[in-house]
Amino acid sequence: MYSNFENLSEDKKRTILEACIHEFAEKGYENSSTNTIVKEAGISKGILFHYFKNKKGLFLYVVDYCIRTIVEEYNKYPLVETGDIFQRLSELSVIKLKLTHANLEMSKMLMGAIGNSPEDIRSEVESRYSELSSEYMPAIFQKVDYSKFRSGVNPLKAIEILMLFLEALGDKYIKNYQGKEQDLLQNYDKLTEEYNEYMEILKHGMYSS
Amino acid sequence: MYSNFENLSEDKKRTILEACIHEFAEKGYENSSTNTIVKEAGISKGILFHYFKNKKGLFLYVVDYCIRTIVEEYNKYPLVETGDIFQRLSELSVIKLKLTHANLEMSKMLMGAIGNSPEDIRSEVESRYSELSSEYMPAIFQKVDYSKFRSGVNPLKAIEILMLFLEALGDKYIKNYQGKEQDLLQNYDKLTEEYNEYMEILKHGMYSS
Amino acid sequence: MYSNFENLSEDKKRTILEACIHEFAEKGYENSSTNTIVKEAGISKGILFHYFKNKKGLFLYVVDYCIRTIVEEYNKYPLVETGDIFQRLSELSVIKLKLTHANLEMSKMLMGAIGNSPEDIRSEVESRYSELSSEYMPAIFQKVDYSKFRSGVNPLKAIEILMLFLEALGDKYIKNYQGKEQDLLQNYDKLTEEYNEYMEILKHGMYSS
Amino acid sequence: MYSNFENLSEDKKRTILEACIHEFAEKGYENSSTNTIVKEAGISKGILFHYFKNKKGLFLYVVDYCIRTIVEEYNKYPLVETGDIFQRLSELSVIKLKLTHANLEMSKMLMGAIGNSPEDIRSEVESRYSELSSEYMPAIFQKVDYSKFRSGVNPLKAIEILMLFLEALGDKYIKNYQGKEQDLLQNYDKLTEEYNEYMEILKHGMYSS
DNA sequence: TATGAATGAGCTTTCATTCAT
DNA sequence: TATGAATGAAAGCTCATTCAT
Repeated sequence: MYSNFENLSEDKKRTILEACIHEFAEKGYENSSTNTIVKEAGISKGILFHYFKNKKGLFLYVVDYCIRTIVEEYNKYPLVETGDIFQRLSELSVIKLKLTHANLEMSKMLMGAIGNSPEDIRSEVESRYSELSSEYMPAIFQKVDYSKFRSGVNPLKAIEILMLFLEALGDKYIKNYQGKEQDLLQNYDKLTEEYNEYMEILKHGMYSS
Repeated sequence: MYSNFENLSEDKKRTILEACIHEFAEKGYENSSTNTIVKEAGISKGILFHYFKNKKGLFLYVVDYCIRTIVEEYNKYPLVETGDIFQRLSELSVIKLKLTHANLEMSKMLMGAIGNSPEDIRSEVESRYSELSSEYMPAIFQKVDYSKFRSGVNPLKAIEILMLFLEALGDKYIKNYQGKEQDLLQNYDKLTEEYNEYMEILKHGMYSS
Repeated sequence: MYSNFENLSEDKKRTILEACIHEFAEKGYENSSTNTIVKEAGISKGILFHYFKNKKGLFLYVVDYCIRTIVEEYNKYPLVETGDIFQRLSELSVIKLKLTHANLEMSKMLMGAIGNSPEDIRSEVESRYSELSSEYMPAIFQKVDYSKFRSGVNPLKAIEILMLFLEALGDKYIKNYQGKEQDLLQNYDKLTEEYNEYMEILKHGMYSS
Repeated sequence: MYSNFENLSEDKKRTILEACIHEFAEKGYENSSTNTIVKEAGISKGILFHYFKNKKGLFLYVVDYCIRTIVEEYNKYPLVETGDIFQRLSELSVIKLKLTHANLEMSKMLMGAIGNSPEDIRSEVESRYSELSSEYMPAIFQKVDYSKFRSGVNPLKAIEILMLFLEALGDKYIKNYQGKEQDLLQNYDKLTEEYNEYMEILKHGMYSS
């Protein structure tokens, strides 16, 4: 496929990928300029198209690379085995937040790739997303102990509240710490504490006491 | 500032604004073409730049217009006077959903304006958002009856959970009903019911019984 | 259609058309450069595409223009009314030769347009050719006096020989005088004489004496 | 000159030449891509330029090769010894037609090489044409029996008519049968008959009866 | 006030040719 | 001898913006 590119030295590959991620993250697919990329990567116009055939091919390759990289990092954090879905999802949220900040441009690029691209690109990106993420995604929902929920609470509704809230909370933190990533990386303990506080409130309403 | 434009007849203003909103909503800032806009609006290129100086000025003016219009419509829905913040926020969410669907292109444009524009545009849009929305935003949080919360629950944390969840839920509905707006408009009762179900679960964990 | 272009001053139109004809005649459709054309015509890149939408549109416009121009000149030479098809075709050949040399680049361009263009261009050119030429083409074959042919000669075969020969002869003269057009223009009498000599030979074989 | 190439095995040479002829015949000089050629020939870009120095050198080599090949095949058809120039030229025309169809891509390439190339290429091709063809051309005009021509007919003029007509007729058949080469190959008898019919008409006008 | 012709930098992509290996 | 990665000029076309009218 893209063996021309993949046979390059790690150094060169990294330089090029970083230039691409930077540009695509900053400007989105359409407004990114292959001119800018080759200038930043210090390569010639011709060779970029020799590696990737065209802009679309380049973009999708970089998307794949980012997904793969981030999923690999996910898998380095094994989730605690517990029936408590609150704890598992809360942990996962913190991990996601951590990874997002450790790979800020990749995350930005991936978000833009879905929210911000012409139709034919978006659909390809989405299929790649589901393919890879379904392959790698850890089994969050296995062995949930539904007996913990108090009667009168639909566990599915409860879990949906939980997930939507956690996602929204994560987005809020990402926005708040934009440009101040160092602050966030130094405050994970405080962060985990905050998450726990929210979890306690929600658990109280959903679990039987 | 833009008095040249504002002195036009309402009809002409509307025609031009609609052309802009349509194009910007569809294509985002960068990929929108002033050419397309003038063609759709039936005016000349020269006069567009006479009114708005440049593309950026035009875009920000249209953003302002959309924010103002939607906020005005918000204010047509007086919230029930009650100490129950759950009810107030839930109502507000449903209204927001309704308005989003009643002003679909404006909403789409505003989302794109934030998620989809070059850096210098985005920051200007964000400052306008907070400026205008703080000016118009109704006083949701006045007269909250904090005594309803059970001891051990920080009301501010609780309200934050509530707001984040409601925003996320709203976004989810918007995505789900994309292209099927009619379905949503015919199901507001079912929608309200669903919101209430979620509210019951959350209230149970936060209020004292 | 191309009213933007057509409303220009005659001077400017001529300058642009000449630049196009020169480039297209010299290099054919594919290898002609719009860059070269605008440089030679002294106009900007943008305005060329404003006039003609794209390279194909430009090319077909110029083809039309050349066909129209040459056909108009044809019509200035009324053919002698006679039943002698030999005389009529011979005259027409000399006229054609004259026009070809008076409009050398146009002729070259038109030949290239048919023999030398990508498929989709060629077919459009061909349909234009037949459209226009059928509209303007003088009625060569009306009132041919078939009784002049001697028995044993199929008049249709005879006319075919005549036409193929005349066309080939014309092509030969065009090639021979390439670059020495002045010489040819000064020798039309000698030329007509030569044609007559050939005609005498052919007539002798085909007409009854 | 091109001894590097010529020392290759016959197999390899053929593979490379066929790839070139195919590409050049299909697309003409300028639009042919050396990339496509090396891919089809299964060789590297470097070696192609090592063999032929540059695209022009390659093209002219292939032109030479095609001319040489076709001329060699010509020489396999010994012309009937006769004083009748009509019969000799007519036979030659049919042979030419046959060879054109038996070596379709070579013929197509050679036509394009003359009608379809940038100026500096065309002139080189033309000089090669005359060089080689004069070297190989069989002695058509030896031993013409000029006494057969009736008085009043300049034999040179007559022969010129004949040759131009035959060439034009051949071209017409080639065009007519483009894409339907099989049809033509199965109809050589009918073809020869048609040629004879034309010859009879012309002879009648030129020979003394 | 209003027009739209005109500009030229910018876009993605292809190409013949070179050269380190 | 043979490879194919690398180059950068050139292609057709679009764009926001200006300015003479």
